[in-house]
Amino acid sequence: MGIAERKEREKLQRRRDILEAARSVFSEKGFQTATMDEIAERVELSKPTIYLYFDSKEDLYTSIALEDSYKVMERLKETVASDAGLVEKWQSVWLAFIEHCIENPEYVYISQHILAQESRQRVSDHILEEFDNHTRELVEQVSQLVEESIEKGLARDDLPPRTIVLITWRLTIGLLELHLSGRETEFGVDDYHKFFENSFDVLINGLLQRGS
Amino acid sequence: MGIAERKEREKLQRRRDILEAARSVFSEKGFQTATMDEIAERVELSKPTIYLYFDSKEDLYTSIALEDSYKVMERLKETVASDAGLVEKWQSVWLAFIEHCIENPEYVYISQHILAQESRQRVSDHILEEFDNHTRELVEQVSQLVEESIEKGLARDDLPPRTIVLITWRLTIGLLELHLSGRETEFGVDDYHKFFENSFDVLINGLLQRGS
Amino acid sequence: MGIAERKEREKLQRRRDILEAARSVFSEKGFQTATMDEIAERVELSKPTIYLYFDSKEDLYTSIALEDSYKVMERLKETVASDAGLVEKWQSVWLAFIEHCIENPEYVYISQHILAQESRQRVSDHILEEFDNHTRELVEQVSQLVEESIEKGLARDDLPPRTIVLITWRLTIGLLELHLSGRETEFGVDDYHKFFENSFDVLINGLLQRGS
Amino acid sequence: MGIAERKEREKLQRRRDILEAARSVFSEKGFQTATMDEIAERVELSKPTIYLYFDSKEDLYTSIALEDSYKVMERLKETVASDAGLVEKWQSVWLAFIEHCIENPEYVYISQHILAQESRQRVSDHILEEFDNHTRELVEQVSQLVEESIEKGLARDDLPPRTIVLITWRLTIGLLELHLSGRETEFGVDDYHKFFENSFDVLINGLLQRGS
DNA sequence: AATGAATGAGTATTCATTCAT
DNA sequence: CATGAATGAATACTCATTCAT
Repeated sequence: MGIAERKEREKLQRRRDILEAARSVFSEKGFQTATMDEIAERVELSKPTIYLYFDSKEDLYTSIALEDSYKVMERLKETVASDAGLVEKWQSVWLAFIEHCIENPEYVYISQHILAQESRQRVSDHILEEFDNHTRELVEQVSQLVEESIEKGLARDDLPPRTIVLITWRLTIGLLELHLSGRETEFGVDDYHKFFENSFDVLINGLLQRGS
Repeated sequence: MGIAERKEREKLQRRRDILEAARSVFSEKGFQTATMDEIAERVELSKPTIYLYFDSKEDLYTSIALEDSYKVMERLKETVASDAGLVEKWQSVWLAFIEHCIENPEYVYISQHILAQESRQRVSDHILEEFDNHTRELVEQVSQLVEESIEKGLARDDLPPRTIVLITWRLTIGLLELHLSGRETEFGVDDYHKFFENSFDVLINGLLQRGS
Repeated sequence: MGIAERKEREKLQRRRDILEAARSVFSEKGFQTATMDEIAERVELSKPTIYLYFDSKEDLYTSIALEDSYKVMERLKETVASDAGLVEKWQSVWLAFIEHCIENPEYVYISQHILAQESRQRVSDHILEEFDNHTRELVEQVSQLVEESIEKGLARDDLPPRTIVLITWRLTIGLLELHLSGRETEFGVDDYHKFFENSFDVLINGLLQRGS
Repeated sequence: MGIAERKEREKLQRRRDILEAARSVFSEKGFQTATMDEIAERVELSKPTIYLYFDSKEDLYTSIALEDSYKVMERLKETVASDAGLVEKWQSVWLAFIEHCIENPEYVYISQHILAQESRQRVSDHILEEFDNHTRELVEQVSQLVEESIEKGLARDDLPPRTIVLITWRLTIGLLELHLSGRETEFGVDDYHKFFENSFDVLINGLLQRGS
């Protein structure tokens, strides 16, 4: 049993190693330009071995975002479980997401790639399903926070909670894409911390219950 | 004279035809999957002829967005020149942009592609420059509207005008990406008109001068 | 008539212009790498115009060597007609040929190209024939010099005169190829004048009638 | 062990097979006209497999001459090591070289191609270097023979040994180009054996120490 | 005579993926 | 489980050459 377990652990580790290498290569070159050869070289495994763990380049690519997705969920749950005030929670969630995305830009790129269905077709059904489900679950989680805020009279009650989440999500992604492109300064943004802060302020301001 | 003019017109038309065909192919297949062969077949011209008008696949791709960009600018200027109220102008600009993007989804995809510098490297300098300049010009145009709004005491004066424009721009793109993916319903959006409307409401609400 | 003549002159001049441009392009790039586009650009004529004067790229290429061939023949006849001594004539002919080839390296390259029949197949029959005839005529001319030398008891009479010419010709080309490659120094040749001189000396020494 | 060795042998054999096929195709069509497709078809391997063994068409082409080069060196060393007289060795070397070139005409064509740097630019550095080094080594080998001849008072001592080698080399190549073109008869050469023999005679005659 | 515009035909190279071992 | 070796399929781009004017 001990043996079987070790084998299992080694297998999982190997899988993680591959994902790690893939992440770095995709990150440097983008999906199309990256090659399985280079990924294999970086994990120091042969190409066929990679195919033992992932069915296709697309699956590998998507699995990276899936892994991130789980990490994001973890951070999210921690934050929600904390006993901070609602607005503080909101901000924490927002900041945690932004932070994660800046540290793992591939998550943004890959999610967008999948959203835009550019690669959807070639991804294995089970992976795609897992990714979609998980993304929806993330939205649900945040929705609960929103509902609570509405109940407490903090957030506007004239909007569906999910709409609020989606607006937040899409704004954040939009801002991140600009930031990650490294071309903000061309548009007059010198201090991106301030820029994100201002953006959050506008959002919250727009979502707050008038008169509260 | 008449002849030279006609030739000139025909040449421009041919260029437009190619762009049109390219637009439809890229739209169906995405940049990588689309082939010059298919584009050529669709315009009913030979491949080399396409290369007479565009230096590379990347240039052709980018030129599509550039063309859109000019159209967007036109609509923008018309709206700004009208004598509607400021908030109405804001809404018109926003709607015009959304409408254009929904009718020409490639504009969104290509702009994002270029923003993410995934293809930047291979696009001819002059085209890239033209595109970048024009994008910045669009931002400037809208900035003026914002500045006017601030002067009149409508919009918050605690934010740089450009920040306001960028937030608006990135939110809109973020929303459009979701909409164009055709997967809104999975996230609980039934009526996307209403969804966009709500989003605009939140945005404006967040940008309005408190107490006004 | 004056008009017709002028036209005729202009036509010939244009032909020469094209050959000149072609010579410089082929010289820089080699046959395959050179393009009709670049040649056209360099003569400042359109591509179809070039085809008005030459039937194909190969014809144009070959015509350059043909032009050289005539020039070589001229120099040869001048030398032979002079009243210098036989050995001096020999040396003059050899030097004139070498000089011409160094000044017009394409002549060497193209002749070799044609000899190796790498391009023969695609050259127009009449041009090929003209080139071949002329080359043979050159050999004949020099043969006469050799025959005279044999009669006078200067050169060995145990060899066919044509063999002597061919040996001379092939040695010279062989040496020129090395020189034109610019890689002599790698083989220890510092002073190519001396090198050519020595070569001539060996050749003459080998051809002289023993005991004379 | 046995297995690894067999694999290694098979790999080398495959490499040789490819070279063999390439040799025959290049020989029939010339460098430019030959296609990788045809070479692949002739070895009955897929095109990518060829690229597993050679980095480019140019490398493949050059490698053919390199292979010949080694064979030539072998024959050369055998001859030099024999205990024949000096003049006999000279003649053996000369004949062996000629024989090899007539049996493997590509060697002449490719060497000349490389010498003329027409393709140099695109050949991998390591292959080019190997080829150049080996060519120089060949020249050195023969130089030793010449030096010995000079010391023994056989050959002229008023010429640098390398000059003698170069003259011999270039004359031989020049003659071979004529012979391989198959157009000697047009220039009056009926018996090419006799022609080569005469050429050698002239050369030796020109190189011998006068009075010896 | 001259040309702007158009094209047919061609080709090296790449890469995800799969066997046989 | 791991891999060395092999490949099918694909694709942007070039260029000599030719019409219609």
